[in-house]
Amino acid sequence: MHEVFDLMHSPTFDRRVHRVVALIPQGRLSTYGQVADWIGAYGSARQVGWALRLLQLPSSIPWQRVVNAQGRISMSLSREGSDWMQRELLIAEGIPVDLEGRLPLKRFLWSPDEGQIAEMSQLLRAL
DNA sequence: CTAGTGACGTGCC
DNA sequence: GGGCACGCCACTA
Repeated sequence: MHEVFDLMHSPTFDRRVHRVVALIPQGRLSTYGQVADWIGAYGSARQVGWALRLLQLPSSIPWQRVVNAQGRISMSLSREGSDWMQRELLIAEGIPVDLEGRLPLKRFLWSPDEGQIAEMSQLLRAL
């Protein structure tokens, strides 16, 4: 649909990302692509990563619960340590992460139920 | 305008 | 599973 294009260029894109990420339960995980889907921006996984990068750390938003679809924390020097911080935060939540950033995604992957889907659209409409 | 660069995802080998 | 090519899209030089 063409509306997706509008959302990707929306100045509220970042806030939308932050709002829905805030709904991911403690001890559970989601992926960049999944978050993009939630805000109606299918195909914009990269921009979700960009939006999370804008957060000032530490943040009350559980950014650490978003990992890539390969079941790994995206490790990169450009993150200047936030990748390792993410690893520590997830381990603290009870999710095992090895030194390569690999984690059991399928076991902890979270998907919103009907009510939470509704909550998301409600919350996005307010933007 | 073009080219390079990512906190990405999927498909193929 | 690992590695790679491609498609993706905003941002920056």
